[in-house]
Amino acid sequence: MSENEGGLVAPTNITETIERLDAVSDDLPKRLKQCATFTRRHLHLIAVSTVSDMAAASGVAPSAYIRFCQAVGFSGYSEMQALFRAQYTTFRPDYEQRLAQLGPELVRDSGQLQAEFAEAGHKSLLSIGNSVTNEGLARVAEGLAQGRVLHLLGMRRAYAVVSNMAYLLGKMDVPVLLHSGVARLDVAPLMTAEDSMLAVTFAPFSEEVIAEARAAAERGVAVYGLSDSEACPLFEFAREVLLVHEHEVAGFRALNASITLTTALSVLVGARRAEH
Amino acid sequence: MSENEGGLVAPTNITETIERLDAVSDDLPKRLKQCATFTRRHLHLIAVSTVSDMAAASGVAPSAYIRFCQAVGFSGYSEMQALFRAQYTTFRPDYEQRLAQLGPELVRDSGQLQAEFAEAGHKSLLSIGNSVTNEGLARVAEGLAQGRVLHLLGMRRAYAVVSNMAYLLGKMDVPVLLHSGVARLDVAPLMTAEDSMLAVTFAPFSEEVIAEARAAAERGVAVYGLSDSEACPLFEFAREVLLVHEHEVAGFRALNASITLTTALSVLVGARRAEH
DNA sequence: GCGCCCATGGAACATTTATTCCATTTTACA
DNA sequence: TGTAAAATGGAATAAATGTTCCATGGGCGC
Repeated sequence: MSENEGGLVAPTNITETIERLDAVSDDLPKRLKQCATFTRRHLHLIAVSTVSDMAAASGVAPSAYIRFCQAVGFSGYSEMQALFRAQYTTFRPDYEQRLAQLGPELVRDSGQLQAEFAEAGHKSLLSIGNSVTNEGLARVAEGLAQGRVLHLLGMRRAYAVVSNMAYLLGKMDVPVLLHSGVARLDVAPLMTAEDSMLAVTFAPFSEEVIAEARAAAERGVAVYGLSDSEACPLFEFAREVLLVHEHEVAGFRALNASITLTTALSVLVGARRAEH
Repeated sequence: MSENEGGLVAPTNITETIERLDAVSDDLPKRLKQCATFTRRHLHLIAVSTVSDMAAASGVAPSAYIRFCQAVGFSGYSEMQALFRAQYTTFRPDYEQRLAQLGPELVRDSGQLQAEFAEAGHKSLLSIGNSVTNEGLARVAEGLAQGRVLHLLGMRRAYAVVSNMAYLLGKMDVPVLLHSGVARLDVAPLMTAEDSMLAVTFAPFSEEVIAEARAAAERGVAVYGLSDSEACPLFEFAREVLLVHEHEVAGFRALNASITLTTALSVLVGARRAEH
């Protein structure tokens, strides 16, 4: 255990492992260098793979991979894997502890807060399937893709959602106009009956977004909506409104469902534009 | 293999697993419910833990944990673990191959695409727990909260992330400055050594963001980072860089992990500012 | 309060995974 | 081109991990 390969001592953390990898890989025989190259680029696989997996992926025999681990300073594969698994498990927040402090102490324990938001995220993602139908999503994508220019409208919490869409659609060469409202421009003249619009607003609904979307609808723009409540005024005039539900943590909501749904929507619109 | 516990069939992906978990956990005996509760909140541990680990963490005997796996529909622990390990290894299929399968049929079926993004979202959320440590997150929150003004920097794909943070922090009365780059202003004069900054950039890294963050660091601003790659230049000068991994669908990534982590981070910063 | 059924934990068993050993091949150098 | 040393792959062995079985105990209905 203490002696392997010239008294080399085992790395004690990931950083050291990477450094060691870089240090030794140059003067390693062919097969072991293959291991080093692959491993360096796929460090994250170690924690979840068997030696055979890593060996096969590196294109060498399992025994060779173990020799590689030893050349790096470990006693074998198990020791190296333990190091990579430790980072996942050492900060395992105790379970009873979590339940005890459901309250405002939540914000003291950063790991726990993070875990709560991840949990809320999972729930939000699950809820998309319950509130958005296949056909509804397809109709919205089709309708938005028909427009000459696609107008994106959203403020406050919804702004991140539409700006993300603007980025994605722009990358796919879809003509988009992100209504930022920055300079309070009157954008009405920019919209024609050939255009389409996606308006995003969450409760409590933004007056400006509703007003601008309504004005657009009155000009003949094909207006679609995204919201988190059936009470949303967009239902009054939009051709279709998609609903999502974001679960909250301590009164705050992340945007998992909205971002995920609109990312999928963007890809669908981009694909349809490409076809036409 | 085909028959276990009332003809239950094994979940085939993470989404299904979560749903099944929620569905069955109510009418599970005491010990198995412990497993369900713990597992539901620590899904990311499955890939890197043994049955004994999970059993111990849940407070039950290994055999009980296996019965739990079977109650959920798997043949045993191994099958369940394989599902969670697959998420790390399925995207091994080479790069070129992935580009080829830009799935024309994927984009036709809107429901399918939506489901794919939801599944990728679940995986991304799980990976936060694996790449961000409790302490790292706490240090970044503390560092950012110390600043007189909090500067937020991010473009392209990262812009939605920082604009969401700007909204959340603003709501909590934290003085933030969102560097939009809109007017190509020279923002350097606005930054002092009492300030803090969060720079967000994903591969391939934005030159402007790196340059501006570096300039800020040189002026003495406490610069922290968020990225998706260990090769990120922010590591060269930032005090600490958080890493997330967003799983992709047909070459596109939603922002689940980034949005969730930064939402938690915003709440932490807000809470710390309120204390001071 | 009695007996039955189900849940539980530990021990035995089976399987998978890691490691070592050795025969064979390759490489380096004279 | 011959020889020694190093590297390699596969087979044998050791260790660990997963799964099943069964005796025990506790809860619930009768």
